[in-house]
Order: sequence, then C-alpha cells, then structure tokens
Amino acid sequence: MSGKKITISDIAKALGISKTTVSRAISGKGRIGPGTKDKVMDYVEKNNYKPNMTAKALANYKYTGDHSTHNLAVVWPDDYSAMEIPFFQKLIVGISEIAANYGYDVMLTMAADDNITGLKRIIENHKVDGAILTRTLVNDTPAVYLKERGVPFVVVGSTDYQDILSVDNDNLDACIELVEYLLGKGLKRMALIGGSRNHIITRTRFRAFREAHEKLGLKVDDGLVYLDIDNPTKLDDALQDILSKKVDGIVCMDDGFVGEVLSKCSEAGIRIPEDIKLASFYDSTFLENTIPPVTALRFNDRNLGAVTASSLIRAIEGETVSSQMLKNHEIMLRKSTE
Amino acid sequence: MSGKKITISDIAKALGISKTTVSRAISGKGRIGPGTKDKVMDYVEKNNYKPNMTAKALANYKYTGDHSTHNLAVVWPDDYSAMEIPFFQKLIVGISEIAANYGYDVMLTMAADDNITGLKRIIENHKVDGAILTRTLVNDTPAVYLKERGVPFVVVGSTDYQDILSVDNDNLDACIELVEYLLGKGLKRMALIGGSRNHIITRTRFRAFREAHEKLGLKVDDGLVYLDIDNPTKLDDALQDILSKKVDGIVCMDDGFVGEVLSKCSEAGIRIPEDIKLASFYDSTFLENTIPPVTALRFNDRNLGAVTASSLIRAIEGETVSSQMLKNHEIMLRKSTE
DNA sequence: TTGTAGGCGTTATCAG
DNA sequence: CTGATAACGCCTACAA
Repeated sequence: MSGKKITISDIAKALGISKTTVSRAISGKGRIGPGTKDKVMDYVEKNNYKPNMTAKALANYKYTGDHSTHNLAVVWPDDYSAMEIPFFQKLIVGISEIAANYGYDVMLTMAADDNITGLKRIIENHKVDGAILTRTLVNDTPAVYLKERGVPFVVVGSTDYQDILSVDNDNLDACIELVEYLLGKGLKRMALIGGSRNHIITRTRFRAFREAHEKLGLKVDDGLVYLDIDNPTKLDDALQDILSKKVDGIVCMDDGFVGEVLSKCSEAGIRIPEDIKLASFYDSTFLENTIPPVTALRFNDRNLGAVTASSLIRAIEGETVSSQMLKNHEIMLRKSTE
Repeated sequence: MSGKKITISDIAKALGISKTTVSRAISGKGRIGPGTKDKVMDYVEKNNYKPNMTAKALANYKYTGDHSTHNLAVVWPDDYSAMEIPFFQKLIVGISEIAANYGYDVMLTMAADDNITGLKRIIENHKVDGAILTRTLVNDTPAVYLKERGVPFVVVGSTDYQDILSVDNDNLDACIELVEYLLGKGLKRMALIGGSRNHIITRTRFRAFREAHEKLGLKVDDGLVYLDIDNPTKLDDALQDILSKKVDGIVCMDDGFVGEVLSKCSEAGIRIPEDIKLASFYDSTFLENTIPPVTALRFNDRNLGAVTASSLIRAIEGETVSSQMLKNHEIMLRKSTE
C-alpha cells in the first residue's frame, strides 16, 4: 500500500523514455512501437498506476472545449410524503441502469420548491452534465433555475412551462379510462382524494376525473373532491366527511391513501365493494394484498426512468430530442370494484 | 446565454490587473486593496464568472496532495426485493441531509454481490472520497473491494469482517425483545419467515429468534423456520405449509411479507389475532392500516443514515471513528398480537 | 517511432 | 498591496 501517487513522468523517468511515449502507450492513441508499449503497460500493471482524472479532464478541455463530467443529477422532492412511495426509488433504478450503459453515473439531490441549494451547489460546481427532475410543479423553481443556467435537463411528468423537455406516462388517458370504467358500473357519487395542488400530477388526475364524467354527460360534485391532503390528520377529517355523505365510490390519487381508507371503512362497518367501490390512480404491490385487493392503475416506473435517462443523455450529447408521452399503463382490476 | 467560458485571465486582462490579484480577490486569501477587490467582484457578478473546479482541484492538489471530490457514494443492492421497501430511500434522505451540511454531495450506484462494475467505475475514476454500503452480506464483495483499494467506507448493518467501520441499529436486542414479548403471551409454535441467508440482517434476526426462545428455556422448531423466501411463489408455498401446521404465531422478518400473510389467512378463514398472532421485525406506515394493524419494530432509518454519513465524513477527514450500535428502536404494539 | 515544448485554469511563492 | 512565475498531471501539435 505505497501511498505514493505515481505519474506518467515517474514512469518515463524509470523507463528512460519520454512522457509523450508513456501517454501514447496508455491512451492507445498515436503510433507507438509494440515493444515500448509492452514495457510501459508492464510497469503500469506492476506499480498500479492510475491516471489522474482531474489533470486529464483539464488537458482534454483545452482541445475539445469539453468539460463533461459524465454525471447526471437526479432531483428528488424532499417532502415527507414522497419518502413513503416507491415511485422515486423505481425511477432511479431505471435511470441508473441506462446511465451505466452510456458510461454515466448518477448524483442524487433533494429539492423543495423553496429550497434548491443542494441542486445549485451541484450545478455551480460543475459536478453534472445535466439533470432529471422527478416531479413537476405548478410553480417549478428547480426547472426555472436550470433553464436560466442553460443546463440540459428533463422533467418526469407533464409541465405547463414551454420548451422544457419532458417524459411522462399517459396519466391523463389512464385515469380517464379507469374513471369511465367506474362510471360504467353505475356509480353516481364518487369521492376523490388527492395530494398537493402544486403538483402537476394532482391537476392532471383531477382533470381526468372531470373529463371522464363529462364524457358521460355527468357532473362532478365539488363537495366530494378532497385535495391538498398531505398529512394523516387531513386524511382522517376528509374520510369522516366522505363517509357521512353517502358516496358509492372512492378514488384515491395515490396508493398511500388506500390503507387508511380501508381501515376507516372497516371500522365504520362499511363493506368494500358491496357498499362502496374503491380504486387508486397508482398501484403498488401492497394493493394486491389488501383485503379486499384494490383496483389500480399500474405504470412501469422503471421503464419511465430508463426512457428519461436516455432522453437526457441524448440531449447532453447534442442530439435533438423531443418530449414523450409513454403508453405505459395497465388497469389492474381487483375485488374492490367488483 | 453567452456560451463563452470566462477565466480568471480574462478578468485580469479586462481590468488591467494580474491574474494573481484576481485570484486573491475571489478566494479572499492574501492581502488585497478593498477598491481592487470590489472592482473584481463587480466584474465577476456582471459577467457571471464561475471558477473552473477542475483546474482548481488540480492546483489544490499540488499544495495539499489532496485529491478530494466532496462526493460520497451510496451503494444500493440492486435486487428486486430491495426496491419495494422504503428503508433504502429513507436511509439516503438521512445521508443526504448530513452530507449537505458538510458540503458533500451524494452519488448513487447499484451493486450486486456478483456485479460491482458500477462501483468500480466510480472508485477508479476518483469520483468519490468514500462510500456507504447500505446492506451487509455474508460474502461481501463490495466491502472486500473497497478495503483492498484503501477507500474509506462505512457499512450500514453488522458484518463478520474485521476492521470494517459499521453503523447499525440494535437489531439483535430489538428482535429479542419482540420475540420475548410474544413468548410471554404464551405462544408455543411460532413460524418465522425471512429473506436471503446471505444478508447479515437475516442471520441476526434468526439468531435473535433463537436466543429469545433459549432465554425462556424453549426450543425453536426448525421445521417452522422459512428462510431464503425471495419471491412470491416461495412465499405462497411457505404459507401453505405454515397454515397446515397448526402454528399459533407468525413472525415476518420484513414488512413486505405481511400483506400476503394477511390475505392468505383471511382466505383460509384464519382470524388474527384470535387464531394466530402476527408480528414483523420491520415496521412501515402500511402496517398501521392493515386489518388488523400489525405489531412491528420501528427503527428510525433516517437517523441511521444521518449517523452513517457523519461517521464516513469524519473518517474521510482523518478523524478516528469507531463502529456504532444505535439504540434506535421502538416496539409498536398493535392489534395483531392482542 | 519517439521526443520537445507549450498550455488547460488555478493557486502559492517570492520578489517588488 | 500587487505582479511575474512556476507548478499540479496530462495531452497533442510539431519537430526530429
């Protein structure tokens, strides 16, 4: 474990040749005699030489003007509710896989709409070549910042901002499809439970809920729509309200709401699906094993991550890429809506 | 959006002063006239100058011999089962928070015991100063690799290897406590369901299960221990077997097993807790809302991540740190064991 | 095929 | 208080 860092000059000196020759032997670029090359490679092997990537990058910059790090930033929301759902985790696995294929590594950072210091540090220190925002916001501070800095980035989800590269599941269609299915079963008074209205996904889901009703000439009762439910207390209150209102169906925007709904119904002696049908706009393995299992929309998050990563990398490398909407959903019909 | 990268020499030329002076103004080191400094800072502001970190690092290396990146690697297991549980997600949030406090950023990479190419690339390209392994293995390829490369690292969880820095929850004590509680309720035939035996955590939990029995002069029936349950099929088989064997309790090593247990019991007309008590060695919000809610051990994973990160950073910065066992658990008694 | 020389952007030394 | 200069490790035109 000799702590001494060895450089190409050291090798050159030891072998009685010039730095240039050593550099050529190692990089494989330029003509070089086979004997010389072997000699160098031998020495490299024996003395465990590792090139100094910093110096390499600096020298390389001179010729190519390229300052790339081969790193991508993935930005996670840092609110508590996001930590409980596996979406972001699956997404990043998909991202990592593709990134690795292209020789990129992944940096992870948290950001809230009112605190993007972590992201700023990474960008300003040139630690990444581009970024992926894993949640779109109505008031999207991170996106605005990246755009203004001229950093390539892709958002996962839809956005109202112009000229922003995005990759999204076909959430709108998927949600409409599910709600239509429920309305088709004759449901008349469905409640809707969802999270922050500052998340684009919440708006999209709400819009789908409305549009499905409209398509069938029905109208949504706004008194049955519960948004901005972002903590257990609000959820409890909403549920109490809902159960007192004689609804015949409950749609949860996220799987995270479902457990509580089931347990409250059970306590209140309300049977699912006999008395109330229940469905979720987002599936997870957990919903397969609830009693009863709950109908939900399943998306392939890992695939979504993969597509996003490849879009970003292609954008970084100068290709022209455009936003995509993935046909990526499946309705998992389960007992809760039978 | 002037693509031109501006350097310290550009500033010097524009202002008719020397590079040295500009450097001093920006770094704040060395004596410099206040007027000059303001002039420079003004220009920096107006022309949006950002230092080239690569060059900075190289120059810095010359004097301090320090090659640090201010990045940490976090290594996730890349098997499918890990993706479903929020443990790793919570852990990394804790890690990120502390890292940010110390001015470090986080790189994420996946590794399996038989595939650590991602980790290798990050280490060999000097992209990080140290690493955190989020799962310990009996046959720990990543740990062996890092040790042999001389890279500072910390493992989350206990390990059999010597001289490895680790931070862990008091899993053994916690599990013993829970099992003792169950035995204290008079249970005589408890089944145990767990994951891969190559995970140290599985061994620890199994050991706790045994030791709790021994403390009360009881013996574990090996026929009721189901390990290496790493896919739905195996779980189904195990459960079928268990339910045919007249057990009076089931302990799941992880919350991921619980949903399936509950639904199988319900199908079979077995009541919990009346016929069989149920508990889990790992809690999650989901277990609060199952029917019935399930008794489980709750650990503060975010805190675990935070402690791990601070250990690693202190190790990187040359302090002597030692392995820690956190007193970090709480038994959440719920209806499933009443 | 190989060597010489100069430069990437920055910082610290040392002289003015 | 300020400026010229060398150096960090590597790479590539250009010369030999």
